Amino acid sequence: MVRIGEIAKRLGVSTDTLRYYEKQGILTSSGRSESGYRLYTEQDIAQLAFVIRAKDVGFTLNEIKELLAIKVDKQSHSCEQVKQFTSEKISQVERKITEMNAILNSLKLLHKSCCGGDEPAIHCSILSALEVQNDAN
Amino acid sequence: MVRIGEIAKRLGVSTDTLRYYEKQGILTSSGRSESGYRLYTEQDIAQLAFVIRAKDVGFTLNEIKELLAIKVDKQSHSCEQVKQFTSEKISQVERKITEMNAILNSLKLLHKSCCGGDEPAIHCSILSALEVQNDAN
DNA sequence: TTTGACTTTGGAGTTAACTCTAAGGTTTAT
DNA sequence: ATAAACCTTAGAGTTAACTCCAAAGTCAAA
Repeated sequence: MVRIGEIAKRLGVSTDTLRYYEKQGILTSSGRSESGYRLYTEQDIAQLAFVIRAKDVGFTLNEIKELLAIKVDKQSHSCEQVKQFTSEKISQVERKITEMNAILNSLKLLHKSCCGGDEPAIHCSILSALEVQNDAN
Repeated sequence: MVRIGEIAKRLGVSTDTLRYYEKQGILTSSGRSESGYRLYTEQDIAQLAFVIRAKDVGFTLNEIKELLAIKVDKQSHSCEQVKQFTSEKISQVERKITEMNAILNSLKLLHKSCCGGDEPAIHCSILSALEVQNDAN
């Protein structure tokens, strides 16, 4: 059980951010010390790592909250609902990866064809790199 | 040359957003009509498509501006600088793709092992799916 | 035992990226 | 020729996700 400053430092976020995440229901500390200090477990740290990773790749906190909320408690979610929801998220992530790769290709093309090649530096902008890509279709 | 409403509709953004992008130097219309209406070319549309894609995968408008600004005009940027900058962006995108794939794996594991399999629904949350992944390391 | 580094809360302030409003000019369809 | 659907600007308002602040309690080291 570590205190808020420790987990913040380990994962490179501010203590303010952690308290904010608690308010938003994204990450609640596992307990409190006698004096009221928040105490976090390794589990909490794993969860925070997931949150940060998901945020990095463009999920909003609300989407992350939905991901974290996936649980099958008979009352609220059926297995079918969970399957359905994760399927949707999987396609969404796959779509993002495709888009990422498109951007990566543009950048690589730019990096390769711009400056220093045999041909003159015609393709020295993302835009002309994009044009070349379009031409290739 | 199409007007602002047309390009907005085609790419699914609002006209307000387009005017905002112009203010921010992200996308300026290629010209104006007699009466002062913004007029956009197919080029502009391609550029907007790039902007939207980059935004979707988590680039900020400022980062996108930097990407769009890559140009080798002798005064301002040397070829070396451009190469350097694009290299950095390439690693950044590659890192993001790696993180995306990690998230994708969590989701797939969750989808596969949760509910409906032979084993009971133990892994019915992202968090337990993450734990399994960690165990696998 | 007191200094300094940590923590608490509530609430205000900030930034990016829109989004909306008002007051007006332009174009197109009837 | 006039209504409906478009466009203009300037500027105010909104939302998400922090970030900062004040006033106070806690804890470890010198």
